[in-house]
Amino acid sequence: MLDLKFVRSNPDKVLEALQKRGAAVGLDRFLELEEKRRRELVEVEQLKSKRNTVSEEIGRLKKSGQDAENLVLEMRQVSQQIKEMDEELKAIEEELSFSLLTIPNIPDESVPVGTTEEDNLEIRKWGEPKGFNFDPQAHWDIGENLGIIDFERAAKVTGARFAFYRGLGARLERAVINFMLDLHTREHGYTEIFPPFLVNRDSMTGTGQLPKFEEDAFRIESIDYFLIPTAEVPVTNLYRGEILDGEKLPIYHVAYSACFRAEAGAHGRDTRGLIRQHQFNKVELVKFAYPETSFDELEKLTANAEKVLQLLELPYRVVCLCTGDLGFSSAKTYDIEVWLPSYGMYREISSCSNFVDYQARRANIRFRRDPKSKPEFVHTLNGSGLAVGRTVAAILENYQQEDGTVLVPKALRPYMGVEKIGK
RNA sequence: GGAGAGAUGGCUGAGCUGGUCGAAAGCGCUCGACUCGAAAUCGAGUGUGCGGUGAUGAGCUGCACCGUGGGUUCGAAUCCCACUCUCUCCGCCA
Repeated sequence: MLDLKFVRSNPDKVLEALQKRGAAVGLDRFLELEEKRRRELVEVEQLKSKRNTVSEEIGRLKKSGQDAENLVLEMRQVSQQIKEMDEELKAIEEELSFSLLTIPNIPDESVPVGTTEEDNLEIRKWGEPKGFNFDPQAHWDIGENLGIIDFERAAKVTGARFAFYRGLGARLERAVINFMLDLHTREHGYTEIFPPFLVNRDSMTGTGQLPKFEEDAFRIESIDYFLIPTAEVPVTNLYRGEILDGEKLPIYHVAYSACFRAEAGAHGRDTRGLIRQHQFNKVELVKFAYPETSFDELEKLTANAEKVLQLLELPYRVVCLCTGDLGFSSAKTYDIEVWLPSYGMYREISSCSNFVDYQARRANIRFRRDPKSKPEFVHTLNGSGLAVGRTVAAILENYQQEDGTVLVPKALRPYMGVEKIGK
């Protein structure tokens, strides 16, 4: 969330940011409430101050055996009044914090202004989509023909948007996960985390999935836990409510997790294949950084994710999301899009974002530069490194052969033990 | 699942027959003295949040915070209730 004091003293900047995002929200109600809160706070605190001094006086009088009945009666009234005002204040603060939690982050100045993904800015391209001298198949056909992915039985066992992997398909999924984890831990300096796949409401609020996007998540009704939509949630919340030692920054974590998304509002989109599943695997990169270097860290994080595609020799491009396409909590996001022959286009395979202090303020994650200095909010970043299902889809499609088999990318052969996936 | 114990500041740990307790003491940390330097020793300091004032600084000042949320009371770290978590024992299970 944004800083309350910042919103109060810079409503024009906040409104401008909201407008750039295409979020038609006003701030009038918010500012009015904010002022009312301070007014009432001053009043009730004066009463509390009075109660404190008089209560002390009562204590003294009673100790010396004097009568204090008048004061007790008076304070009984005051306490009643305080109670009423506290209740009113609580209601105001609840509404205030709810609206603060529903204001998105302010886009960084370097983010292109735009309304839809059409306005995203292509930053660079890597590799050349190779042509086929035969009709390339979509990955779901390849997977089903080779008997390594089974959507039909998954629909029977669970429902739509689930998959069984089988044999070399299952091994490929596992190989991709291990390859990514090894790369990021050994070459890029990330510490591996294996997180819980269920988190509580506070964690989902800390990273910004709640309160606004509850319908996108799977919730466990009996206990009010949520299936994580990304490892970003447990890993960023790892340090929720903590004050980190400044010397430990920046912290780099990489985590494999399954991810669960309700995909509400995505009916009819990507109904076939691995692109949009209710459950998918992902290797996630998470950073906790000094404010002054967080945008450099974003460049490095994006490069770390790109490295996976380079080693897998899959063509991709990097786009900078425009203000209208930017995620709710993000100040700046690069999407990495991999070439998918069946779509004849680049599809998102990673999203790398700098949230600056937005998540840190929600989750109250701070650091101290020196033992003496005041705590400051860290900057949090994350990015897929990469989405595993989409990577498998890209491998199947880009490495397919005319005879229906699929070559294994060189980087994965040590993990697969075979050079080719055939019948 | 049954029985019991506990949750206090960066840490350890007093307080818990309600009232000078934001909280003893020790450790740690910061600054200073001593030292060529260090250790030891000595001295001083050392929480966070939200308000007011002030320049969105320093300072001064008010309120809140002793797991979380309620309650009793003029007054609660201290009493009562609920919840969460931790530990011990028993049972059960991988």
